Amino acid sequence: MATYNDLAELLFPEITKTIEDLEKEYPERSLPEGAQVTRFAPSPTGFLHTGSLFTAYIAYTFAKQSQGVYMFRLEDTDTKRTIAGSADELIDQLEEFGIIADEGYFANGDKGAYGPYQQSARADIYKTVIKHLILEGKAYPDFCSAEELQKIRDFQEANKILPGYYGPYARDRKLTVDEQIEKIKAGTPWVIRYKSNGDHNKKIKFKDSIRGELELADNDVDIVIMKSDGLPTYHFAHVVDDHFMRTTAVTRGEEWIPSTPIHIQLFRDLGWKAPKYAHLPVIMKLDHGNKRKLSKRKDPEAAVSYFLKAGYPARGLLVYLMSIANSNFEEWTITNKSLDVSKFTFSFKKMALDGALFDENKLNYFSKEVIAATPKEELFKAVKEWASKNSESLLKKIEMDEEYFSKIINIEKDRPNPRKDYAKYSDIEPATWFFYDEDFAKHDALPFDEKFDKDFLKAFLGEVADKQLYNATESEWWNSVKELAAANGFAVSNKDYKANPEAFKGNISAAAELIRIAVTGQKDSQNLHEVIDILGEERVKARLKSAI
RNA sequence: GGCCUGUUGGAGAAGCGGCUUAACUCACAUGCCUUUCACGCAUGCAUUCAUGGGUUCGAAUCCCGUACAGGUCACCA
Repeated sequence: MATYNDLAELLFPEITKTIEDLEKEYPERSLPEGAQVTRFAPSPTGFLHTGSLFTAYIAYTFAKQSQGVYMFRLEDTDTKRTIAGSADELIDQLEEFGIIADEGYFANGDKGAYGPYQQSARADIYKTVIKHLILEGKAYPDFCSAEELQKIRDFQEANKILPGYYGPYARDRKLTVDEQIEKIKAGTPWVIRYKSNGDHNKKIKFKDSIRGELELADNDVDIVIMKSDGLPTYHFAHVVDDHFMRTTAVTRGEEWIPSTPIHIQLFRDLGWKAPKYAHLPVIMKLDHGNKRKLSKRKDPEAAVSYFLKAGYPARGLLVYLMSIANSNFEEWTITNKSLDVSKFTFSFKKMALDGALFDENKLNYFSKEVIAATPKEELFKAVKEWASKNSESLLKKIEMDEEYFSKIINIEKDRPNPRKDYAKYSDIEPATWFFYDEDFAKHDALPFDEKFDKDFLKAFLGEVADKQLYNATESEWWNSVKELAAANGFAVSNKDYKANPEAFKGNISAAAELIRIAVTGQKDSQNLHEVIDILGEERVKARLKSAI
């Protein structure tokens, strides 16, 4: 009669290592007390999702604030869904947010002593553990075809029995080793299933860092741990990887809660210590009155690249995400007058349990704050960097005269309350086009108030062009404008104007508006003095004179 | 359908049995400031905490039912 040993050798003849070997190869980490080892473990199946960025950011923050280790692990076991190049894209985008792994998979090779960090390269590790389980009789080959599995499921559904491959429905669990060997030798395709010893009627308890004590039915399904392609399923890979990578805290989406009993069972049966779990809420969106997950297909904001392309500063998004993660963060930013997220102490306990609705308004708010608080030089660099990737027309303008451009985007920045015009870099061009003659010429001239006749406008604007002060301080310049306005029949003080509107052409605002229209082509603009100062005497004169 | 989780203003939320006439932030509205806009400042915006019942002198806060929402039941993660 054949033994488990015969089976194991037939299944995995190439595996010579044992679990003990692996334990030695990947020893416990020696880290300071309380240091957390976390990881972000995406599948390379497309671009970086906003929800993934959130998850990665939390894992990163948790590791960093505890002086721990943050890893990046590629879960590329689903070869059918893998999209070539997406892994590197994921890493690149994460890097833009400063989320750089201490250890993990990188485009130019792994970094760290607990690798490989790519599941497809860890097949031997998984097989070593599986061989061990086979030897112990805790796992077995299953020969059911997809059709046969479907039959079992149909039967269960028809009879209102809990669906799944478990207990009496785990057909191949009862095969003898001799039968198993015979089928393998006959070339029957197989997968490896884990022989669950769980009882569905019993509850299993575990502590979630965010949700507290959770109680779920124990798992009794003989889950597949190795697929027919020789690669592990998520459940098994998670347990093996996070054990041998010595992960201390697993942060993942809340969709994993129902399968956590499987993971805990696996850890327990393998004699390993399970990590702490933190099941993160998912970012949602309101769709016809219902909350739903951000969808890659329907929602542009589901892709991180959307924000990057629009020119949101990375920190703006990060600040927003942190405000969702820990709502006390917002108060912290106010009392600490800081938007430096890295100084804030994040806590799982302060996390909301249900998914927040993505709020573009709030993102814009934080992003404006971030941009307004960014030092001039740094802002200039960031905008140029963005333009070089995303906006040819803006880049052209920047390169024409860098100093000029820098002044434009930093208007009224040195004041106690700086302007907050831009939530994203793509807001810059529509707000500054008039600084560029080429664009200025393209725009139709905005009409002046009809109550002023042409001769008067010509005289007034001509006088302003020639006589207003250039290269002066704001008050000097404004005084000169006021004098000219007064000489042309405008009321300098609003009080005078209100007392006797008939006596004047208009109040000083009306005069300023005429100048503003002539110079900027719009009724609203940034501070006129600074605009004129930046445009320069020559250009201002030309515009005032051609306005008529 | 089974199981899990959740439900406080338009949004993020604080609150966890009396200090709450429900904090704070965003959005929105109005006003002030101002040469316009933006900034800033001020005020307003939930008589009510999904709903029905119970416990209690007292409930958003504790218990039960109902409704609604989300998640999950794969050789996908």
